[in-house]
Amino acid sequence: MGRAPCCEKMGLKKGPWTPEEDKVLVAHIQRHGHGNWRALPKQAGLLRCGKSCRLRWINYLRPDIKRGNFSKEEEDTIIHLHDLLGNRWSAIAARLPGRTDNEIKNVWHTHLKKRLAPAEQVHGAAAPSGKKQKQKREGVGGRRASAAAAAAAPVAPVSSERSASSSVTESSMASSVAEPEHGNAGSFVSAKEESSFTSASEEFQIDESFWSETLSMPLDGCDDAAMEPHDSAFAAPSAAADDMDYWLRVFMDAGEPQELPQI
DNA sequence: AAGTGCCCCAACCGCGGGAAG
DNA sequence: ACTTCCCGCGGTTGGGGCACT
Repeated sequence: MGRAPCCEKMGLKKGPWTPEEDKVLVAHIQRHGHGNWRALPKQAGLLRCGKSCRLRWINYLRPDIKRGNFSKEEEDTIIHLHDLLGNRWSAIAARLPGRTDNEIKNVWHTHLKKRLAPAEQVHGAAAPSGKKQKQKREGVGGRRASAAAAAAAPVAPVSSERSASSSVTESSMASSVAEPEHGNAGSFVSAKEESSFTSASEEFQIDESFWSETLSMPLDGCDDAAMEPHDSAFAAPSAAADDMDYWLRVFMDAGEPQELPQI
C-alpha cells in the first residue's frame, strides 16, 4: 500500500511548538478551517507536517478544550468507559466533552490505571492523597508504582500545578468562543463537570493574552461561524457516539461493567 | 545548595481504515 | 478492482520540572 510519507520531508520542524507557531496555526484555521491537514502547513507558512499541526490543534489549541484537573466524575467516567470500551481513547474522549484522547490516555496511564491496580489487589486500600505525598522510592513498585499509590486516593487532584504552568491554555476560551453544545454527548457529566470546570477556569487563567491576541487578529471577514465549515471539533456527535450512548445508558443503568457488545 | 530520581505531559511514530481517482 | 492519499487512532518516548535526599 502506498502510505503517505509524513514528516520526513527535509526542513520540517519537530518538537515543541512555539507560541508564534501556535498563533499562526490558530489564525490560519480560524480563517480557512482545516480542510486539508496535509496542505495546511504550507498554506499557513508553517514548517511542520500536517500531522503535527493536526495533533497540536486537536490536543492543545482547539478552543473547546478543557484543561486542568480532571474531576472525580470525569475520572470515574473514564474508568467506567475503559471497562466498556478498552483502550479506545477517542471513543472515551467523545464522552468527555473538552477532553482529548491524548489527555485521557495520559491520565489513564499515569493515574487511573494505577488507582485500579492496587484496588484490585487490596480492596479499597486507601492511600494518602495528593501529588505531593507521592510515596517514592518504595523499591519493588518501580518507577510508577508509587504514583499508583498516590493516585489511589479517593479524589486525586490531577496535575493542577503542571497544567497551570502550561504556556498556552484556553480556560476562558471554552465559553468565549461560539460553540454548539455537544449535543447529548457527555450528558451524564454535565452539571457537575460544568461546575468543576468553572473552578478550574478560575485556577487556570494563564496566558489569556495569547488568546485575546490571537482572536483579536484581523480575520478578513472571519466571523464566529468561520471555523465551522471545516472544523470537526464543533461537529455534532456521530452516529457511533449515539450507539455508544445507548450502551452507556445500559451500562449506567446496570451500574456495573458489562461485556462490550460489538459496536 | 546541589544532586538525583521520578512524574507528567506534549509530541512523535507507525499503522489501519476509508475516500478518491 | 486496484492504487494512492489522507485522516485518525493508539502506543510510546523524551524533556521539563518538582520532590526528596
